[in-house]
Amino acid sequence: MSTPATASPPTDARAEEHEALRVWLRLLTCTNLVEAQLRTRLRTSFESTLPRFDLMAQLDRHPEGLKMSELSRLLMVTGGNVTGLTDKLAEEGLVERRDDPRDRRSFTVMLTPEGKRQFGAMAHEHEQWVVGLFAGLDHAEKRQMLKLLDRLKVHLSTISD
Amino acid sequence: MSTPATASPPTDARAEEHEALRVWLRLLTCTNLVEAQLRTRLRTSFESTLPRFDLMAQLDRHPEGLKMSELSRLLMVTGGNVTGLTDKLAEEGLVERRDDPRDRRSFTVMLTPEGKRQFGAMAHEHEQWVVGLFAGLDHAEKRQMLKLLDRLKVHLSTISD
DNA sequence: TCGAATTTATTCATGAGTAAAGTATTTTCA
DNA sequence: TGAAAATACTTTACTCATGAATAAATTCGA
Repeated sequence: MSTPATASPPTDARAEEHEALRVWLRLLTCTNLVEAQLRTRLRTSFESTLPRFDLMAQLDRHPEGLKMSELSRLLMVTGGNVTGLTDKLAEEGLVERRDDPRDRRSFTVMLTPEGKRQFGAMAHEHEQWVVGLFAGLDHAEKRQMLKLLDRLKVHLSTISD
Repeated sequence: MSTPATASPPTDARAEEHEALRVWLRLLTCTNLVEAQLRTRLRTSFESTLPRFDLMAQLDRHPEGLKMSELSRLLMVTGGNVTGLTDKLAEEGLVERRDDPRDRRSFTVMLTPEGKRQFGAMAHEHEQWVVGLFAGLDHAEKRQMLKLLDRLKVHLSTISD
């Protein structure tokens, strides 16, 4: 009610704060809803999970294979995590650890033929799911959203160092 | 380059798919970056975590207390998860389980005075952090983002049932 | 070339999430 | 009334993530 006598901010700082918070909560809600859908569908359709899908996606994109450290960096998760995921995928015969002749500390991980086949099927479905989940936005809106998210991402990158 | 001779879709379906996927990946990246920042700051500044903060935020918003099932619904996590979080917060004297005289199966969970005090301090800082993290968008852009996310959320709700 | 520092991957402890099964208490209704 | 269904929460077993500690191989500098 009482406008402070101090001249400084042109906009109501409290309202601004509230707005940032509202955007953040919506962002979080939408992400969680989409993720939940993808997780559920991946599980019911393929008996798989998002982390496994993401790991296989990276291997699919790099047919020459990747080192554990590279997977860790690309997936933005810790090495221990990659070890566990890779162990299970290897048990199931979907990926393969192949010795690196140049460096006995490391090896390259790659999809097996069966892994390739299975990932191909999942990726195709996955893309259709995402299209459906974002069908609430038309072409222009998706472009707008992309632009705004890009700006946000750039700003966030300046913060994270 | 080559426009298909088929008359039907006004836009290239393959490009559309790619666009939905791009929006989704940006959305995910931004959410993860913001979450990582908030997690880190909550831990270093308050020795706490996001799930704990979220649970306490719901209790702060509902001073009359909430049932476990209500917390589960509001936080969009399973009951077992809420049990674990509540157990720890109760051990630390930040929340309290109070018997419901009307239904001995359930009880209401509420913040203790110490919990209120501690949450108040965290919430204040948290809001400043969010404002800073979203400072890459100006007022109009935040409003635009909010509008787009609302549309998306509505669409997603029709899917989840 | 030897030893120190770095890199690569694994293991372990911990925290947070899920699904499914279990327990206890109410509610419903034939 | 009392057996079946529904509800509220916990427990258990599992997945996935982190960070710290470890082990092994490589690299680099003196």
